[in-house]
This record gives sequence, structure tokens and C-alpha cells, in this order.
Amino acid sequence: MSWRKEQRRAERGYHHGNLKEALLQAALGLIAEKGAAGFTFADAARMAGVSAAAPYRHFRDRDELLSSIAQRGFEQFEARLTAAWDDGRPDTVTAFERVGKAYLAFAREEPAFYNAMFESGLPVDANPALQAASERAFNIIRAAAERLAALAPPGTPRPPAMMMALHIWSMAHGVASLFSRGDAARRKLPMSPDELLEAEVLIYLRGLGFPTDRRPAPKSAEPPPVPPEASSASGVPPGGAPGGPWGKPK
Amino acid sequence: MSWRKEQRRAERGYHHGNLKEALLQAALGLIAEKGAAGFTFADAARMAGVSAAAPYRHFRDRDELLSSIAQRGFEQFEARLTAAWDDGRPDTVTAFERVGKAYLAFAREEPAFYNAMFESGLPVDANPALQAASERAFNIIRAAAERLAALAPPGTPRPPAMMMALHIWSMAHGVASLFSRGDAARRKLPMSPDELLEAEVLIYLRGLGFPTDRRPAPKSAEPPPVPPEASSASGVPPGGAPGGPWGKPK
DNA sequence: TGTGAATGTAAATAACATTCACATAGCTAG
DNA sequence: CTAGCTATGTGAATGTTATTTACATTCACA
Repeated sequence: MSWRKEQRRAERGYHHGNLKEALLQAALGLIAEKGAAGFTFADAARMAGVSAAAPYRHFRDRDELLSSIAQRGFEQFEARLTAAWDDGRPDTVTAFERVGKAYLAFAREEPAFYNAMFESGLPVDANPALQAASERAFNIIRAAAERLAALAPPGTPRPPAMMMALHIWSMAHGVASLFSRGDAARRKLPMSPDELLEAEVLIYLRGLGFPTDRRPAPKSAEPPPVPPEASSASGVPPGGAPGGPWGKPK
Repeated sequence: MSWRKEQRRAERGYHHGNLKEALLQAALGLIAEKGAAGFTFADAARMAGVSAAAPYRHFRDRDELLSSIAQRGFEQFEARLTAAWDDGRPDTVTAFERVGKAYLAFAREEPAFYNAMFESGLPVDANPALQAASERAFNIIRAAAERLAALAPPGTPRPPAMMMALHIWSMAHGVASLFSRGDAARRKLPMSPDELLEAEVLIYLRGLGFPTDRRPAPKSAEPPPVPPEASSASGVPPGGAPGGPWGKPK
């Protein structure tokens, strides 16, 4: 009957040795499969080969496990955004767009984390540590916006960096939620979520007066000649190159 | 012990008479309180004064109830967007912004519907009727974008309407999800979600070359003098009024 | 080595979703 | 008007989950 369980116990002894971590991993897998809603505490325990009560030695309840995962997600998220921003190299606008792409990439590549972070119904302030992690991640976007705002072409009013950051965040989150994950990805689109977001951000930046005349994602593997930051601040007339950030209009 | 139940039955007889509707209403209330995740089929039944098995005469399972609510939500959503768009009166840009506000208003005022529609984890294609309703709602935004795109100032490339629609949708959805509902609303913001979205859309439209020189939401109760549509298409230089759509920058 | 703190276990409780066999009411064909 | 079919409800299972509790096993260390 339960020789499997007995066997497993024999293999690893009475104590698991690393249960907390094992539970986190198991939960992550389950969430990836069935969503945060579908994941069950009992299943995670089973997957780790322990009884249903064991997890309570490591997490107050199901929600605490979830919030641990969300927190860890925000940490990885922050790391990826930081790497993407790369302190604004080679130039602020390029780096800024890379951040947007990193947002989508994270949503796509880490559906379990993204789900726990934004779609699990956890109250934002469930856990102070969680909230802090979330804010640290947002601060990357905010810092990038700060740098970008400082670059406002002369004569143009300088946009509030916080507002820009919130705008970019909402765009990235909107695209990710609606088009870039799981079921939502099934909506038929005329372009990929990445392209969609890139165009959106470029148009937005142009609306703020930033020159955004670069072609979208040139196919060539070689990086485009690093334009000196100064060229970004030159007085290019608003409106950008004909053709716009969305490719060739008819 | 169960005199309450007996009593209720006495009042209404063996048959409820309108159970399906009652269940939908009950579920709506429960979702508003505890979110789609927290709502239970059994609770809805109890609230309607019937046994736990009764609902199965009207819905295959819990998910079907949820998807019915989502569908109904999309229908109301469509109605509100349609009303907000008002066929583009008094002018396209104004009407377009009204649609954005209506999006937020719906998310704020109908949290239960919004939750079922976008946050319940229902697969987009769970139900053909649901999907159709969702598409009808989106088509309002799309039609509005179509009209707006046609207004592109001469000399400016005409943006693809579908893309614009998707952009606007993602902005509205992003703001609504992140800042405009329930727990998420607790994030501290320098401006209201409405203002945030309005500025975002205006900047975006300006980025497309549309003149957007109107002040944001003038405090005066009297409506601004209805500008003839033609004035929107006049060759106002891009860039808009100094000060930008976000109020007075320092 | 003895012992308290960690970590697991089994069993129990309470709530749900879902199914099934049966009860009742409404409506329709004769 | 009524026999009987169909729609709608009921109670009593079944199987699963979250969570608690009393008890068991180890670990670490004095």
C-alpha cells in the first residue's frame, strides 16, 4: 500500500534535510503548470515526499509559501531589470528599451514567478519583505526614468520621472498581462508582444519630445554604432523619421 | 436546527423560481468581497437558500458560473465603452480619452466583473460566447482607434489602427491592474490612476503626431467650447502646449 | 550522554466540489 | 382534467483540501 512512502523515507531518513527549499521548488513547478490558484499545499508536500502537515513547520500557511515565492520572484525580477538597464549603456534610450523587453522576457520565461507576483491575488502589503522587494524592483525602472528625464531635449519641458516610470510600468504590465502569457497569448495579434511594447514605448517617448529615430531592432547581429549620448540630445525636430517606430505603414 | 432552511423553503416552495439569476447575483457579491479565488460554489448556493447540489442544475461546474459572469461583465463593459465613445462626439480625441476613463471607471466600479473578466485565471477561450463578448468589447476600442488613425495630421504617417487599439488597451489595463483596484490601489502614487492614464494616452497620441494641446480636465464645471473637428486636423506644430499633458513641470 | 528544539507523522476536523438516487412541481398531450 | 415527462431541488455519499493537535524521531550541544 504505502511501500512507496516507506521506501522514500528509507532513502532519506526521517528528516528531509532541505524541505523548505524543496517545497518552494515544488510549488514553483505546480504554479507554472496550473497557476497560483490551482496549486495546492498538499500537492507540494506530496511532491516533496512528506506528509501534508510537514509544510506547516516551514510556512504558517499556504499564503506564506505563495508570498515567499512572490518575494523571490521580485528579487530575480530586480536582478534582470538591473542587468538590462546596465546603468544606461550604451545609451539611455537603448538601455531603457532593453528594460521593457526584460520585463516581457521575465513574464514569458518565468510564468510561475510572474503569476505569484502579479496574479495570485496576494495583497500588495501581505508581507513587508514582499513589499520591499517589489519596491526595489520598481526602483530600477524609476532610476532609469530619472536618467531619461534628465535628457529631455532643451526647450522641452522636463517630464516628472516618477510619472514616466509609472507609465512605462503600466505599459509593460499591460502588454504582459494581456498578450504575453499563457492563455492570454492566444489572442491573435498583428505583431509580437515584444514589438508591440517596443513601439508603444517609442511612441510614448517621442510624445515626450525625445528623438527616437532609431530603426526598431535591426536584424544585423552587429550592434549599431554606439551613438554618443550627446546625439540623443541634439535638436532633432519632433516627429521622428517617417515610417515611425512601428515599421512601414502603407 | 434547520428551521431557517425549512422556513425559507416554506416561503418560496420547493422550486426557487429564479435560481440561475440568483446564483449569478450571489456569486457577483461574493467575488466582489473575496475575489474570484475566494468565492465558493457552496456559498453561492447557501446565499440563494438552496442545497449545495442545486446549482449543478444550472451550471456544469463552478467554472461555468464564473465564465457566465465574465461574459456578462464583457457585455456591460462593451455598453459602457460604447456610451463613452459616443460615436466620437464631440471630437475624436475627447471621445477617445473618455473611453480610457470609462475603462478605469469600470474596473473601479465593477470590481467583481473586472475580476472575473481579467483576474480569475479563466482561459480566454474557455467559452466561445465569452470570447465573442470579449472581442465585441475590444472592437469598440478598435473602432475608436480606427477613427483616430484616419485623423493623422497630413504629412504624418498614418499609424495602424489595430496597433493603436492594442496600445491603448494595454495602457488602460496596466493602469487598472496595477493602481486602480483593491489592494493594488494602496500603492502610493503622485497622481490618481485617472490622471495617470490620461497623461499616458495624451503623451502617446502626441508621439503619433496628434495635436493634444487641451488642458487636462479643466476644473470648471462648464464644458470646454466644443472645438470643430477640423481644428483637430489643422497643422498645429507637434509638441503641444508647453507644460505638456501632465500639468505644470517645474 | 541527556535533553530541549527542530522537524515529521498520523489522525481528526471542517469545508468544498461533485455525483447519484430520489422527491416534487410544472406543464403538456391526450 | 389528469397521466406522465421534464425541469428543478434534496440528502447522502465520495474524494480532496487546509489546518490543527498530540505524539514520534532526530539533531545539536551542554
